[in-house]
Amino acid sequence: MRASQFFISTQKEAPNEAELASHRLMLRAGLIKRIGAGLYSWMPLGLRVLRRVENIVREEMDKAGALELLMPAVTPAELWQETGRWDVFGPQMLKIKDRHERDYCFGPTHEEVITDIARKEIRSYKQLPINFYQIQTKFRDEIRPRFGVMRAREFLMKDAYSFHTSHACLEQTYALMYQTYSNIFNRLGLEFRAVSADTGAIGGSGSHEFHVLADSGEDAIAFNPASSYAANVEMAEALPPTLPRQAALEALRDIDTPKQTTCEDVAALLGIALQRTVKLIAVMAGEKLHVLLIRGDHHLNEVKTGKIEGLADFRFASESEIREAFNCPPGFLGPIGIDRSQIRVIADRSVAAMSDFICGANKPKFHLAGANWGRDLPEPDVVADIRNVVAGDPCADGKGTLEICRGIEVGHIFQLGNKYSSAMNASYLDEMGQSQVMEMGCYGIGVSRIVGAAIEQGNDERGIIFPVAIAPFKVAIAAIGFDRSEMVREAALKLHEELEAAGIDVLLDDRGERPGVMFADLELIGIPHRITLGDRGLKDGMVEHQARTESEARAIALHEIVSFITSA
RNA sequence: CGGGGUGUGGCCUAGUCCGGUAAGGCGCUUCGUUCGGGACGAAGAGAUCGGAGGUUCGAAUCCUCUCACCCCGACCA
Repeated sequence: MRASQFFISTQKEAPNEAELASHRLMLRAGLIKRIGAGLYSWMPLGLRVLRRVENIVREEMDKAGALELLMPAVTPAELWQETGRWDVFGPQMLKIKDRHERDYCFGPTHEEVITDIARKEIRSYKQLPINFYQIQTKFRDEIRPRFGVMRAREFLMKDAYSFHTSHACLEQTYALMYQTYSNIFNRLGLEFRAVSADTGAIGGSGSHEFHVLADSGEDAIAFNPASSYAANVEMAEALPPTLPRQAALEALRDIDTPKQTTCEDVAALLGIALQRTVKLIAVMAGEKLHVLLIRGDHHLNEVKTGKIEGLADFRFASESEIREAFNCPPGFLGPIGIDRSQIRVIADRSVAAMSDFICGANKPKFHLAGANWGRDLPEPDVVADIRNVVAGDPCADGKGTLEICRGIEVGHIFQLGNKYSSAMNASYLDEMGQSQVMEMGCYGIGVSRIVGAAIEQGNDERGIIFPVAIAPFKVAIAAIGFDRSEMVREAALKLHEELEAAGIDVLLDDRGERPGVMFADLELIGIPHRITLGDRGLKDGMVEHQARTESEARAIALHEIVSFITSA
């Protein structure tokens, strides 16, 4: 490809709208153009990257025996009403009416559509298992689209759905997809991690997320460097403390905390570790107020909390509800002296093992120190794991301690079971001629998000550093003086031809720009290899090779450069 | 949805408080000089200042309404 016949629109300054590195770089490099909130055009250069990702995903899915199909982006309401998701999905679903006032939505996902296909097409166990996938544009009306293509409203997704006669068979395909996903992200050249995940709103049992590791990631991942354990922090278990509760040493006493309404403030006032404080979180569930206790330095885990009996639909208590129950404003609440016949106390495992702790006194401007279970208040009604793990916690697999890193979720695989197949009556006849409901799995990859994630993982002050597998071009030829040097022009055109003949994606910068402009552009758009041709080197038969990942260029003989690149 | 902010040639911004008829840089076009790290000079093109209404002799600037976009929050005492 010759740059003069391509479309490159780089900018020195990024538009103000972008904050995140990948977003700014995608705009500056001219990969995408924003057309509305969470809506982007993929420019020719960006589309090349998107297509590379898409093709790798497609090849690996095909290799795993999945069958590509394409479902409509716009789908009728009736299907969604069958499973109840027309209402459950809420405002995230973009609903559309046609000219006959019939309801449709722009598909945010396609479980219903594929299940409809399966129930109509699959009648016999002999047709199972089967795994269908598509690479299709989705629309989710996010509350707040941000980070460019990473959280766009319209995005490209690969979604696969498998159908089975048994759970064991589903598990086999699930394992195959797990392996396929690992292969895909390895081929993409990304540093990633598969983590155990909560199934969330989609339902089902087993689930793993695939995260590209990046500090700017929206998700926190707990992993064990000493083992293969990795889990979304929402899932990672916080083990009970190994040491038993110490005996009480201190007397219970009031402390003046005129302005200290948080654990941090109280700990700072007393000059003690935050770990010795306990915070109280009041929640409402089943018309009653419940009290959650976690250590001052910990964070509540809402997913875990929701799994406690009676708290499935909990919400945080309002200030007026708190004042009514405690006769005390928020900021000074504690578990001592509350009516335990009315209020259930749920303590995190770490809190249950504490002694001589600090907590609110249930009267304004006071906290209590030297609090002890059994002596100053009854033991907790429930002891459970309700906090997020933190770095340094022992790993649930018993092999060392956890670390926390951040990731960008780019893939998610689920064992759905029969949630959709039974709701939509997707059944088949088994060997005995009996009707059976299919087991389902589903497997998603955020294709467009991967482009952003890859840039988030690979960039420097000069611009994007693409992995070779998804770079828009593998090699760029910077021909210095293309417009005025016969020698450069001839060598550049010949090299361009040879590289193309060798099957290498090459961009010949024949714009005749000054070298600084060419270099800056080629670095910004992240092309892995640059070959610089100029009169200066050519008169000695030499060219210059510059890898995007390295700081120094090296001189290479012109006649060796093609084999150098093909073996790179 | 709550809070904050911004809309001025393709991009980044000044001008807004204190009203006087749109400015600078980048980019673009043409010519010349230059040519291995975002060149220099000259000459140009390009904006009814997000939109609507109002105040005024006069509005980018003041008032009202509206639209769009961005940021923060919607996680905790």
